[in-house]
Order: sequence, then structure tokens, then C-alpha cells
Amino acid sequence: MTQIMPATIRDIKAKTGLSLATISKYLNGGNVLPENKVRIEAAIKELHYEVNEIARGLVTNKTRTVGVVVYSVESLFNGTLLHYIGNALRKEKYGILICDSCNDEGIEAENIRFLMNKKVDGMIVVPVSRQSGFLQPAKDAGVPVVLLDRSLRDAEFDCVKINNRTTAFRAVSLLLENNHKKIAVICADDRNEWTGYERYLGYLDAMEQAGLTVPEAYRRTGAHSIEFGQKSMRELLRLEERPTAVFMTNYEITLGAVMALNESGMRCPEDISMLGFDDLILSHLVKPQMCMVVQPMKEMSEKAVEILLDHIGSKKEEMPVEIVMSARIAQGDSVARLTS
Amino acid sequence: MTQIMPATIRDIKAKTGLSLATISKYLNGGNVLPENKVRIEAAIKELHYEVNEIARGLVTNKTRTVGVVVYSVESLFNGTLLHYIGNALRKEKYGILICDSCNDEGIEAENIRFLMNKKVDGMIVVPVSRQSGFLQPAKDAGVPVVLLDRSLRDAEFDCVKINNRTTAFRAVSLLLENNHKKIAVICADDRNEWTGYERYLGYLDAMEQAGLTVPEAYRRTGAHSIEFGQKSMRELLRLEERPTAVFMTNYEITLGAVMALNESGMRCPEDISMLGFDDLILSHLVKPQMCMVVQPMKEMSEKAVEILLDHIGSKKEEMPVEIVMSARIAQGDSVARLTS
DNA sequence: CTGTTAGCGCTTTCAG
DNA sequence: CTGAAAGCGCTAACAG
Repeated sequence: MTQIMPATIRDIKAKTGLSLATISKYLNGGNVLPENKVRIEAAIKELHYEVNEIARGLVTNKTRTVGVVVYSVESLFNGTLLHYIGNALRKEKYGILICDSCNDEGIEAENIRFLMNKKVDGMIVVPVSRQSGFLQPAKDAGVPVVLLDRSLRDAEFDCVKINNRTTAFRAVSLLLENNHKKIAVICADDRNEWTGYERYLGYLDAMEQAGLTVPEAYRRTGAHSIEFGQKSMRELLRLEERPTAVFMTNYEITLGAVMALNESGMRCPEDISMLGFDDLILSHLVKPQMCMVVQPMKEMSEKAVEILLDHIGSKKEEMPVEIVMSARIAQGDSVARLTS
Repeated sequence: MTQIMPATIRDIKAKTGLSLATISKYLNGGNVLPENKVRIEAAIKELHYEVNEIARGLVTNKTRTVGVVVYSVESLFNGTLLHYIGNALRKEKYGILICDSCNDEGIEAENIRFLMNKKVDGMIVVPVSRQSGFLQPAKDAGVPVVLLDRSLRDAEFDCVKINNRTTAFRAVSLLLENNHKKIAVICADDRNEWTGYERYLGYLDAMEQAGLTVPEAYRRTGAHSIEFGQKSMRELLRLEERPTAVFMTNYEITLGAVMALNESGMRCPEDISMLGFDDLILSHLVKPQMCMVVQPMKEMSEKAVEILLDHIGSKKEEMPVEIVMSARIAQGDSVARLTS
């Protein structure tokens, strides 16, 4: 196998006798005499010519590629977002560069620099950091950024997310309506994640409005991880005064909590009621079917792409927009109706 | 915010009075007078200079970037591989370009072309196609490719995978040792996936060696999907002569089968025993804990990276190597010991 | 509509 | 060790 050097625009110039400019014009959809068009097309076919996007990018400073940075590619939540984002971008003939931040702020910052190096036209970020510092390189270079699912504490970026606080409020209300009063929460907290904090506030809102005080032991705030969810649920189940219901505020924590329940030997909803977040087929995998907050992930992904491409198109500076969607609460059998 | 044009090597030339060549040499780790070194470093810092990898790539024809193409980024199996691959590459200072084939051969072929355009130095592919045609562009250009988890029917590529046939054999043997005789299989078949077919053969081997004939109704071969797993399990559970055990040969099919079991109201292992594939925390999520074939995903990923980087390093053509690892079978409570 | 001429930002001979 | 000059493959004026 010989290492064939790909054909260049010059080879097709040689073959057709036309000038570089004409060929380039054709390649970019410009008007060319039908006769020349035919010859160029023939040469392209014959030489298997394909545009060298690198060279093109060097001069146009555009790559028709957007970067997508997710906090962890191991998370099914992100995998699902990536899937929808990829579809939406493909439809617009944009390429996609996926980066995995491994839940690490350092790697996240590195990813942004990497994408800047690759000269992406814009990026969609599901961030791990809560501060916007890591996005500075993009901001400096005027590369549009859209945040997805998670906003930043000091945000001045476009963002697509759900109304976390009221969604959490509604979810907890559902528990209250079923006469639960001892309701615990497992949550990614302020220090770890802004989105988690908003959901936590929604929980507190609902409890306060119901006139309930929440014992310290019922507030489990920590990492956004399966491990934290599992550990917290274990502890809740061992409490003297066990809660009658638990609200889990993201997918990983929901997974961990289910695992803890399973190992405990207790049953849901007989021994404890559960309300989770971000379905992702989980509700069908475990018995009983779980009550779940489900975010409109497809719509969110598509909206993020739409906003990003808008901004890539128009060069004018625009005010950051925040799109807030609402989530639905899927029914299940994991919440018991208490009498009283 | 002004759209700052990034500093170029020329700006630092202006600042230091040195020539482009000297600066370039410094940037690439060459020897430069200590005095000049200091001045260059100062200028770089002052101007926030960063190499334009696009321009560099144009001349070197190297990007220090590898592409990874997975059949679906929505699959946790792939997410996990991506995570390990990313880590291994980062360690070697390589960038990663992730592409999602959406289980579609057309998109897969498009992804390969996209990566060729991006001039990746090599690629790791978990393919959806079973024929190697889609890899032709890479082959033609001499870009190294390593297949992961799935090989191709007409393969002439490096590949890292497990010994699917004997692994399946061992798994089914475990069922046989527990005195199961009515063992069904749910499998991605030949037409859809070569790996699945190998596992199917291992199943048949074990059954044959045990002197058992397998009724047609116990052989469920079809798509590699949750839906197919679910549908197949539903059908198996409804059979007049219900199997006592089911072997599920990949992650998605395992998920689907568990879902079908849950909705059926039957219990595992009392009503039916189950043996799945590719754990990925599933075994801890469902009750009872599942018996599972678990592939050494981390080792596989790292080996694939190692082989790829080797080939990127040496320019000489090498014979394709096939690394075959072995999987372990994790114990659980989903297989009943039958008396007889 | 077509061709000529400059570059994009960098590396790489090849002299000095 | 350093500098001048040539080009990687393409696009973008500007004339014709």
C-alpha cells in the first residue's frame, strides 16, 4: 500500500487547465460556465479530490465545526444530550468535536483551549465549573458559547436549561400531596454545582410553604455522583427517624440511591417512597417503576444548537439569552399515598 | 468586547527582533541561546501567544489528534470506553475527536471522512458496519486504524477485543453446571454484528457439547438494541415451554431483557435465571444482583491506544495484530441452581 | 465569468 | 545557533 498524497486543487488545475480561482469558486458554490463545471467535476471524480479543510480553515478562520464539552461522557445523561446535539448539527452540515471533562475543572479548561486550537466556530458546554473563568479564551476570541443544563454563578452566557427551582418545588409538592411530611433530599450542592443548588432551594421552598421544618439529617448535599447518592441513601435508611420519602435531584444520585435501596433489603414504596430525576430508561429497569422528573432533553439540545448557530451566523454582539424550559413529572409507583 | 486577533509568531518576531525560524525552533523544543530563550518566553507571555495548530498541521501534516468513532454515544458501554481512551490519550498529550455513528452505517462512513478532513493521525473505531469498506479513505491515506470490541468480517485491521466465542461458551457452561437445560439466547446476529455472531456460536458450542438440541424458539437473534432485547424476552417468557435460563449477549440486550422481566411480574431467579453481558453498574441497580460477563474495558481501551500510538510513531507498514483478551464472569444471584 | 496575485500562520530547507 | 526564503492548500481581492 503506497501512502497516496491526496489530490490538491493544483492537480485539478493541471487536469482542467483552469485557474485556481475558478476551481475554488466552483467548490464554494459560485457560478462557473457549464462546460467548465463539467470538466472540474470530472477531474474531481478522477482524482478523488476532497477539500483540505485544514487549509481552508487557515484562510477563512471558519471550520464549520462546533465543540461540545460535557462534564462526563460516562454519564448517560450527557450521552443522550450528545446524541441529540449531534443530530441537530448534522442536519445543518456542521461537524462536531466532543470533549470529555471527566468531572475535572482542569481538564475542562484544557478542553476549551483544545477547541480554540481547533478553531471551532462555537461551543456548547455542559460545565463542571461553577465560575466562568475557564471560558475566558473563548470570550476573548469572540467564539460563541452556549451553556446547556447548567448555568454559572457569575454567568454572562447564553444558556438553555429547565427551571430547576420551580421544578423541584413541583416535585416535592407531589410528595406533600401524598401526605408525606418526612421528606429528605439528596442533592449536588452549591459548592459542587449551581444547578443542584437551585433544585435544593426548590425543595426548601416547598417544605417551607407546607410549614415543615427540615431536620439537618434530611439534607444530604454533596457531590454529583453515584457514590454520593448511594452513601446518602444508606445513611437516610439507617436514621432513627427514617424519612418516608426521598427526593433525588439528578441522574447519578438517583442511580446511587436505587443501589443503596437494593442492598438494604427494604422495599419501595412500602418502606420508603422515592422521586428521582432524569429518567433515561431507569424507570423501566427498576421495580417498581419510578416517579421521575424528566427534562425535555431533545428540545433543550436542539434549542442550544439553534441559538449557537444563530450567533455563529451574525457577527454582531448580542445580549446573552437564557432559555428556561419546563420539565414534566412522570408518574410511577414509587411514591406511596400515606393516610393522614 | 473587542474581537482580539490572536498573536502570531510574527508578533513575537517583532517584539524580540529574532527571525521566524529561531522562534519556530524554540517552539518545537530546539536549542536556542539562553538569552534569546528568555526574550521569546517573555514575549509569549506578554502577548498570550499560542501556536495555531491549524497552521502547523497544514505544513507538518500531523495534528497530534486521534479520532474515536463509536457506534452510539448513547450507549453506556461506549461512554465507558471513551472515558478510558480519553484518559490514555491525554496522558500522551494527544487530543481526541469523538464521533457518534448513531448505529448508522452511512453516518459512520461520514464520520471517517470527517476525521480524514480533520487530518487525525490515527483512529480507534468501534464499528457498526461489518465490512471494512467504510475505512477505505483511512487505508488509502495510510492513516492507522485500530478496531475495538468489534472486528470486521473481512478484516485486515488491528483489533482489540475479547475472545467472544469462548467467553460465551464459558458463560453458558456456568448455566449448564447449574443443571439448566432449557437455555435461550438473545443475540445480535450475523447480519447485524460480527461480535454478536461469535457469541452466538459460543452458545451453540456449549449446548452441543452438552448434547442438547436448541429449539428454534430459544434462538433470538436480531438487532443490537434495548428494544430487541425487550421484545425477545417478552416472547421467551410467553413460551409454552419456557426456558429456565436466558443468556443475553450484550449490554443493550441485557437492559431490554431486564425491562421485560420487570413488566412481566415474574421473578428472577425463581421463575427464570438470567446471565447478562457488560456490567456497567447494572448488576447493582437491579435485584437480584445479576450474573454478568464483564469485559476488561479499561485494559482494552488502553491497549487500543497503545497499539495506535505505536503505529503512528513508526511509519513502516506492519502486519495487523489482533489482541484477544479474556473476560471474567461476575457472580450474582440471578442464576438458580436446579436440582436434577 | 476567469485569471493573477497575495497572503492565512507555521515549518523547513539551506546558507551564513 | 540564526536568518532568509520557499511553500503547505486554500481563499479573496482585484483586474481583465
